[in-house]
Amino acid sequence: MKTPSTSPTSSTPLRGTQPHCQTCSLNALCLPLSLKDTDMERLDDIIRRGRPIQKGQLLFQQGETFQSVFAVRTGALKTYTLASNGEEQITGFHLASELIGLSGYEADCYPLTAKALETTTVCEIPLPQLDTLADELPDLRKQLMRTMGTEIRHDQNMMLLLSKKNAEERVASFLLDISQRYQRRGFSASHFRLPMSRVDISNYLGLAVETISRVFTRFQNNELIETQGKEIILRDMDALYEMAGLVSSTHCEKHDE
Amino acid sequence: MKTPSTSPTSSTPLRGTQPHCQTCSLNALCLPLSLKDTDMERLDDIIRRGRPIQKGQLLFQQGETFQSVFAVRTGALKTYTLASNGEEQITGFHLASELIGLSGYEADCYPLTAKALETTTVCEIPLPQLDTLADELPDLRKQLMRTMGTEIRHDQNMMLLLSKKNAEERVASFLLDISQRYQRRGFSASHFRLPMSRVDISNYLGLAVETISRVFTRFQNNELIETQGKEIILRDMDALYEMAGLVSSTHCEKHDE
DNA sequence: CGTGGATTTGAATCACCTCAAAGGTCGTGG
DNA sequence: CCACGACCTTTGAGGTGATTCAAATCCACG
Repeated sequence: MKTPSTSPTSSTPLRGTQPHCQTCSLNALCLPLSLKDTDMERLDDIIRRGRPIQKGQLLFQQGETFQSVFAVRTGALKTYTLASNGEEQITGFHLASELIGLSGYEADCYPLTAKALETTTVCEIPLPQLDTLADELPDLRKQLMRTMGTEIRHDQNMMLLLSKKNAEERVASFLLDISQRYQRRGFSASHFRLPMSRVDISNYLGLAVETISRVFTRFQNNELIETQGKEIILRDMDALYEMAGLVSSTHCEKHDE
Repeated sequence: MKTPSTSPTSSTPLRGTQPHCQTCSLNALCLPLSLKDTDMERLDDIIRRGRPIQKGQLLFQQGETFQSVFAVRTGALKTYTLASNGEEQITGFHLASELIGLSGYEADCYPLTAKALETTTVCEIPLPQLDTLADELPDLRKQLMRTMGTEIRHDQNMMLLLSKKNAEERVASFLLDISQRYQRRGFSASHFRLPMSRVDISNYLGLAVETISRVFTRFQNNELIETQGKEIILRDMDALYEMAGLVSSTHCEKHDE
């Protein structure tokens, strides 16, 4: 019983059954979003469901031939790029319903590595079939491009974070980002389990592990959060939003000034 | 005569004529890439060519309704996002033939602002028509997705740069990136004119202006580069590649180890 | 030729990093 | 069930690369 019942990862839709997009509880968040039933069936036909991959295992590796994109069904992964000196930079964490691998679209091989943070199941979508289907189903094509657009905006927000924010602002932004993503999935926005280690967080945020730890402690002393290992409770989300520099949504608001 | 003949920006294809994709010298780099002649004509039909925008003018602004994507015909622009505290983070510089605005695809308004770094002409592609055409021309759809994939990989490289590289490595990476992009366009890889100010470079690289200036002088003292205002000559590209941590191409190589 | 902005240079400061070590946690096997 | 070891997390002390502040110099442009 390592994960308490509050943990989002403990809820695994479709475990043990042969899953289909039509019956998947994530289809309103995932690629089938906005697809008609008949279209969803065609997408469903090309999707391959593999056995779970264990914590620490790779889904694909930087440099391998680009063959498929993946949707996370349960669990969580991190994706990272390798610098030539061997250092890794985590570019994203991926929770259930999120799509991985589209960034390799143009290239013939994956530009990054995907590693499971815990036991994870994914839906594999082979590129050739997806490509064909994208030409035949306008809704799917739009959804793919929307996904890529979202990824670009995420990465550009990270550039701003890495370039302009201090340690506390980075951690606050990170916690709220995770919070929002869990909320979208119907979980608590304030009480959840971080699937990644402190080291992963520090790498992602461009800080030293020790700094993450110190900021967490400081946030606890100021009663902004409570932590117990990977479990975390956001106690003062307003203050965190303030600190993160996110009044509500950072982009796409009418500017009036 | 502010720009010498070596300057890439001094060569303006199609100036003064009513331009078309079919005759544009950039069509092998731009969106029409890999389009059949008949398809290119259909794309050409929906493209609007406006009057030049002057240095400092905005092409579009964060928060405005998302209506069009743009291809740079001549000149250069920067795109940047605004943090809630008003600070701007430059997310990219855009030279001739490059596409701007696709990152807004999902959203209903532009997630960033585009400002001209010099007098610039663009081709405007209204979204509704582009969207329709993308459903009808598989090659165009693929090209759009390739462009977005390239953008994602660029941004993820920037994340690595901002998170892991020191000032010298950042500047070296930046100079080589610009160099490669000019080279693709048929200009010198070692002798070119930087269209952006030092302030813009510093913002983009997540450093203070003073740091950029100091690194430039250090590079000059070590005979890696020569600078004369915005003109720059790369004297020792091997050393710069070494320093940037780019042996050749950073991603997408077979890893053997 | 003068003005305002951009660039360069210098000196002092600081936020975060590195190094070092103590505590915790988790999985494993006796 | 408990002990062990490996790894992760936390805390402390000291160092540093880049920043900030200040000022001189250069440059484009009217």
